[in-house]
Amino acid sequence: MGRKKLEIKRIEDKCNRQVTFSKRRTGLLKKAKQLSILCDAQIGVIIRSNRGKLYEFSHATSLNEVLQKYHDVTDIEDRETIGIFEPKSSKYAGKQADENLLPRVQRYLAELDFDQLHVPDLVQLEKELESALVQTKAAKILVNTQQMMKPVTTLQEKKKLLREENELLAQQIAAMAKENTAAKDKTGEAANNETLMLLC
Amino acid sequence: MGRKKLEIKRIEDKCNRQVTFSKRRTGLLKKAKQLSILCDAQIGVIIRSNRGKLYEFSHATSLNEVLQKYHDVTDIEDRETIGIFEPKSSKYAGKQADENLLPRVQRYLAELDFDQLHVPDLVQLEKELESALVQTKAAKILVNTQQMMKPVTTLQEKKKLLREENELLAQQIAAMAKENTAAKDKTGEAANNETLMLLC
DNA sequence: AACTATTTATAAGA
DNA sequence: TTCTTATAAATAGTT
Repeated sequence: MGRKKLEIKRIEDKCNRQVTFSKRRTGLLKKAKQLSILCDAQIGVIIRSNRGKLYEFSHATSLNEVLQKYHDVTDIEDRETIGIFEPKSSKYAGKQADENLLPRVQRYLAELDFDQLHVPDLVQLEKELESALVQTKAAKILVNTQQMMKPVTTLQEKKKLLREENELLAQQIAAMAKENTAAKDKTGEAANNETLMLLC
Repeated sequence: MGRKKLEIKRIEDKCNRQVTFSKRRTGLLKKAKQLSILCDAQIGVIIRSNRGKLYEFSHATSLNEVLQKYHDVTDIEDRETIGIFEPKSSKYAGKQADENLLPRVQRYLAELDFDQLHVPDLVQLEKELESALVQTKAAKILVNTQQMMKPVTTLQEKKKLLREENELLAQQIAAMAKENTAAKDKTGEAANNETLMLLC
């Protein structure tokens, strides 16, 4: 679909890859939207760049409307009760996950076949997955609650909000994985095992 | 992209809609795959036809398997979140999970020598964790939306819903605080401070 | 960010 | 459904 036929394999040139990512991401989300409208289908798309940025599409365009209604019928008292969980995201605005480890290692992994991982790896993976899911759930509750409590006036605002929350969540997970790595390297123990169980 | 320009609005003719759905669904999944390969991006796509049939793409081919195992050891609520991945013919379908997997995993972890886990393992782990997050979020988008779309009938119901979410969240935070303490004791580090702050 | 030559996706027809 | 084909759309390389 361009000047030349492009082979479907990882684009090695970083700059070119970034440009292509931007173009095709836009295209994919557009296609998703069209399909959901044309065919009345429910579609969720989530894209994560190799640098951790998140983009998503959901067919639920009227979600905002629903949330607004939700807000309107909820009384002040409840709003205040739940308000205590509201995060002050400005505090963490500057924080970034480690930019060295992940990209460096991801390349290494490109060669690895997931099927060749052994049981201990899978078990560990599963453990982490559990933890991640719990975190996701917690964050999800936060996001949902926040959205329900706040009058979200425009679609733009809502999108921005979602994006911010997504980034927070991504950072959280990255930090967690990193921390686990560090803990294991240093102590030779699974520092968080017990607590992970508690969480799940 | 065809004999005529097609307006992007719901196709009323049922037959035509079905054909278009089939074609565009294929196209969308193909695009998703290409993007994930070309740009080394993590992508999750979930499509649900208006008749409930599911189609999906994930850059992580074996993620389904992991999620299905996870399904076996997880509570109802989580199952509902992830449940859309459950194929009826799964090799895990018949498994009576809880009695098997979780205890086995726990035992395994207790015996694991974490000093022998090397960087590739941990990195793979980290990558899959991110995959899981992406896919889970995609699923979440679908599930949440569906739940949001249900008319919430009474004010009482709404309050109840919010309170339940609140309690869940409080539990999560309490658990995380506990985890934080435990991690500190073992490693001599403030392991989770960042994460905890993010949640609170 | 635009441009445009090509490739790719696909709407309609068979 | 599946294939064919004319046409619309996406996009690779360029500026």
